[in-house]
Amino acid sequence: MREGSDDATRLAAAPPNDVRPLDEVDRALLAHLVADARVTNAALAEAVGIAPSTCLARVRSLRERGVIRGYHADVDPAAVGLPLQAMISVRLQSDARDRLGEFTGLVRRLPEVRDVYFVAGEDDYLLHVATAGTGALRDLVARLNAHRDVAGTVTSLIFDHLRPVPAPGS
Amino acid sequence: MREGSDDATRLAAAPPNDVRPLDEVDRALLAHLVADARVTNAALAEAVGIAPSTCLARVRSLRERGVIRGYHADVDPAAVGLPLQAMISVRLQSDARDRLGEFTGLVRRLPEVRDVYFVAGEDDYLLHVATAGTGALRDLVARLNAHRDVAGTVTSLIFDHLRPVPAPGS
DNA sequence: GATGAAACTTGTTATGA
DNA sequence: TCATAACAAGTTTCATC
Repeated sequence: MREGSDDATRLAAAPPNDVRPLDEVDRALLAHLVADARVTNAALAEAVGIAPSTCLARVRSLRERGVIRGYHADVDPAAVGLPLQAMISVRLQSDARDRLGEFTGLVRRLPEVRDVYFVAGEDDYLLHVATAGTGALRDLVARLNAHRDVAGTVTSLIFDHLRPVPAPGS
Repeated sequence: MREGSDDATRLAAAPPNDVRPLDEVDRALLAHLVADARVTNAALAEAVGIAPSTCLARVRSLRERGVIRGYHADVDPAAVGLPLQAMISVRLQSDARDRLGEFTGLVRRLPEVRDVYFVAGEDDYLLHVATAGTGALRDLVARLNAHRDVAGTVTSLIFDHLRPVPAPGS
């Protein structure tokens, strides 16, 4: 429950998140796992210069502490029938502030939505979406605009999306 | 070389990308691998109801056809000392059109940049960045603005970033 | 914490159906 | 595509430093 469900939760600070500083080995492990989440434990251990058993314990610790949030395959949207990507800026009604969680929950459940950025400034959300085509995109934008909390949207087509994955060296 | 390096490359259509339609099993495999890139082949095979050997061949084919572009660990930026995220809109000079590749190559090499969206409309790029703090963000924006091809930038702070990972069922 | 080696589990390939 | 089997390779535990 990110948004909190009672006053105590809403007003409490973010969880401590165990911010023990990471050492060089941890950073090397992360770099390798970001570049290739399926490296074997043995290969990873050798790459960073520690024993496999140590490597296993380190990676498990990173996962448990929340430093590593998960491992995901990166799928080409076009290959699964969603070739048209867009960034949709959403501005909410000024009286919708106490229903932010509701709208957030809604958009994150839309299958077209790949990223939800909750931003400061004139707009409240940036939604990175992937759709089947202009018709599907138009429908999606219409649905968003029809929501009672939405004051307006601006849609920009995305020609290309790059996610630079730093080489394990850095 | 995404940007092309000679006229023939620049004018050629995008690569065919082998758009054979995916069947139900392929989609199920993708859903599971997006949710958890480290599932074992045996578990994956059982989850989608095929033999492990078939599963291995299917997944390898998806990878080779470019449907699966890679497997990446998702690391919490705050945990690695980059707690301040922002979206930077970049508008290029109108005469910079024939140097798009150059600027793209530059920004994708900046360590702060996590996503590069090349968009249509008034702006040319949206850069999703993660920085150590306000000082680092200010420096980054200043460096971008100092580039000869940059006409202007607009920076919005990101309070939160969600990547909805659909459940393997969908 | 880190290690090396043993015990165990899993991935992988090949085969024939 | 599957099932089986055999081998190679990886993972995990544990006693020890």
